[in-house]
Amino acid sequence: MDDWMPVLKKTRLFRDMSPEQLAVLLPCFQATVRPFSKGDLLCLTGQEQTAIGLLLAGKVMVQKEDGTGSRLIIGMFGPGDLFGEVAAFAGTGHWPNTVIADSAGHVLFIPYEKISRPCCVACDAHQVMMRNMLQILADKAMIMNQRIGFIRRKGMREKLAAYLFDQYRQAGNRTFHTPMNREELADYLNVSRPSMSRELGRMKHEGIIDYFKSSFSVVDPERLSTILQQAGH
Amino acid sequence: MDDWMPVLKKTRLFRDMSPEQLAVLLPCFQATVRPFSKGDLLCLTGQEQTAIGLLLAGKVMVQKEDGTGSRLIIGMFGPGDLFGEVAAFAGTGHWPNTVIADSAGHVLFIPYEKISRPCCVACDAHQVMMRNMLQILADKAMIMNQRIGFIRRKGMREKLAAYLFDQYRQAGNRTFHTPMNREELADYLNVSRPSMSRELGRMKHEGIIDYFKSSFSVVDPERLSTILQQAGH
DNA sequence: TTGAAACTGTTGCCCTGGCAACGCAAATGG
DNA sequence: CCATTTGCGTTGCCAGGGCAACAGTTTCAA
Repeated sequence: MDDWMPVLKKTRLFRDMSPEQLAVLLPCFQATVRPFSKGDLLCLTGQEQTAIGLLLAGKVMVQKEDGTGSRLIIGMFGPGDLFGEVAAFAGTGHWPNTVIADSAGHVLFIPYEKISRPCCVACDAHQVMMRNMLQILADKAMIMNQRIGFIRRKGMREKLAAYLFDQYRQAGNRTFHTPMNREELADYLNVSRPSMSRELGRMKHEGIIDYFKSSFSVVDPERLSTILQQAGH
Repeated sequence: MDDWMPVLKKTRLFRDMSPEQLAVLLPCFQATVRPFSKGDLLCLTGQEQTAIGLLLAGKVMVQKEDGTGSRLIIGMFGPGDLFGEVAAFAGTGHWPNTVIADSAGHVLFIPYEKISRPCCVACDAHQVMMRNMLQILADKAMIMNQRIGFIRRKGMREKLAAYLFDQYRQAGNRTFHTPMNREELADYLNVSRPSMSRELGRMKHEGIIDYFKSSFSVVDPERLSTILQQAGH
């Protein structure tokens, strides 16, 4: 467990916490480290949930499925990220989404019971953690809110523009790089891959964007944002 | 302010709090009560946000707009509900959604600065409140998650089935009643009103559901859930 | 090296659902 | 009590995008 201290110290959940505080807090959780390899299912929609996951190393993909086999990708998480905490604190006893490993790695499962109740020994540290958790939850809700902003867009072009502009803003650079391949990006935007490819091609041809594989570049930010503002018609 | 004590006591934010605790906590907030009448804008997307809203009386509608004039209805809130707390705790300094009054009422605006920092006098009460806030935020995120589940559905029929089945389950009764009219329901599901009407008509004709105005009734729950499970094709 | 599998681009067909436009009934208000 | 507005249903038209199917490329393993 001590091996992971460098990672844990940088985690949002343990921000503003001294190494000493962390050292007394951690054993309290009785958390377990689980290694995983690519393709492993870390949790499955609907299954009973008793712990929340803290990703120590590797990448995972959070997705939502319906009976039909089609999926919606919620997001990709990396080291330090938390998953399952929303459902845990909302009190539904089961995982809301499926988490699947996108690479090998390690995840720390912290029993919800241990993390939710005021800790026995280090109550001040627990206090800080709860404050951090508050912000994490708020952020998650905001991300969901933005997500809705993407999915709800009517036209393919608008969805793409919304996504690309967001990435562009976030990267602070005209050229950026998506962690998803085409199929995944399509599932992220809730569209079909061929239709997305078609529109991407059009936008490239019109000189609005350029791309090669998973490297994208916004050629004409002006026009991109125009699409978003005067969407319809 | 004392007039509102009965409402405040029942609020989720102040749950598990004694009237005495509430009495010392409230003055700390320096909150202001604002009356409103139907159609008033309580806050507007993008505007600066310094407070969170606690609805004391009346109904409001939370919605998201884009440039094109089309809107997406996030939800309808009633007495005791909180709005704006997600953005506040996420630290974006502006309102993420627009809140518009659906009837006359009163709202309590609590400055975010006052509510986020540990209170000067009644720290134990503040503790309890933060715990409540944690749960409220988690619930909001869960609701967003469900919302995504609706919007993402591809077919009109599936969207309607998802919504109706959810309402049916929530009401625990085959007959229930929506707080929205057709136009609003369409904006809630992110579809056009005529298309929705068309599909509603079909489903009524097929004997799956029945409705009159805003009163709906699930005739054949079996078939309704079938639509959801074996969606595609 | 070579085969297989994964990833991406491309094209055509067809259906769903958006949109505009209209008719009707109920509600609202002066 | 009548006029205006609001809410709901209906219809026809048309384009956007889902789907299937195929082709070219890269990756990977045997």
